[in-house]
Amino acid sequence: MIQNLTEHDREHLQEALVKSGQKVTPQREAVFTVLLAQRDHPTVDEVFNRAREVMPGLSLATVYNCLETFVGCGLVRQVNHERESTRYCPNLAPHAHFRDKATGRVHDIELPPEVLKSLRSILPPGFDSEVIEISFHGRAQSGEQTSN
Amino acid sequence: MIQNLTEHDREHLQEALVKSGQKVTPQREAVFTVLLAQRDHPTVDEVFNRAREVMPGLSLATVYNCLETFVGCGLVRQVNHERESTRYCPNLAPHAHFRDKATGRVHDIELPPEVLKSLRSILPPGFDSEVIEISFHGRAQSGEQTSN
DNA sequence: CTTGGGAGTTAGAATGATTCAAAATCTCAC
DNA sequence: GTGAGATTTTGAATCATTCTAACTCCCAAG
Ligand SMILES: [Mn+2]
Ligand SMILES: [Mn+2]
Ligand SMILES: [Zn+2]
Ligand SMILES: [Zn+2]
Repeated sequence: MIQNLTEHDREHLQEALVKSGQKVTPQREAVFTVLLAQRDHPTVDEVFNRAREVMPGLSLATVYNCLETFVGCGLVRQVNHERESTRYCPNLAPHAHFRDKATGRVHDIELPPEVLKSLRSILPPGFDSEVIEISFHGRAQSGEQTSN
Repeated sequence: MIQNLTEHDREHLQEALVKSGQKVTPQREAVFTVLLAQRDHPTVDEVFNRAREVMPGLSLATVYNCLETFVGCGLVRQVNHERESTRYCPNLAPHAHFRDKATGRVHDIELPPEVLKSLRSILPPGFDSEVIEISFHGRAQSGEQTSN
């Protein structure tokens, strides 16, 4: 179920790590592979369990470390909903998140530039935002899928 | 520093509680008063410390209970940013939150209906959202104040 | 080759916000 | 005034995350 990284993805990983002075390690490859394999916004524990299948000695602390590293070098985003466990998302395009009340699943929602712009426009002068997080909570007809 | 509730606010509290089959208690009044007195999105601990000044025997668990009750009957909103402590907001108008990176303070940002509409419009068919949360993170020129 | 240092990994302990459980107190309808 | 149910209180439990310290890897300098 867990494919290897494509050449492109491996380069993406290497470039981001090296650019921030860090090394490509087997653990980081495994964790990154898990994130790309199934883009369902897994929690740390889910990443841990999936990655362990392919690298049995991997530790939970390392998964935390890898994910923190990836966030730090811009390879993935953290996704939080209320106080639930943090989830991770490798989709770097601007997008919002929809959490399905029934299943708990998180879907990516594409965010068109003009909507993003209208959002930025509500900030009064003097407010300068680097990050905007948008999250929906509700019901999705089962079978609904976004394109990620 | 902690004013009593206005007649209007007291009625607002009573109405919301009674409507959902719950009672007005001194603890609930104290906690609600604290929330209205200073609309700075306090954490549970901040509410606890402020409310204790006026009701020394109040317990932390009760503050958690009161706030949960208020959220349940729609008197206040929870505000979460990443994994920080939950904050509470009695502003019931549709609004977004701006967290100032420098001070940690959270500001209300008015959300015009047309922007809200454009946001809802990005949901693909089949997605039905009950709650939308929007939060900005960045810098606010010191002294900037929103109108809440 | 050795060796030493830095980065990364690991197991396990610590943290801290929140929740839970059980006993005590209050309230209100009867 | 009584009793049932709601609320409050204290202290313990939970659990995601962070921290600590020991261990492993890797490489570059000697
Ligand atoms: Mn790429
Ligand atoms: Mn009102
Ligand atoms: Zn996403
Ligand atoms: Zn607010």
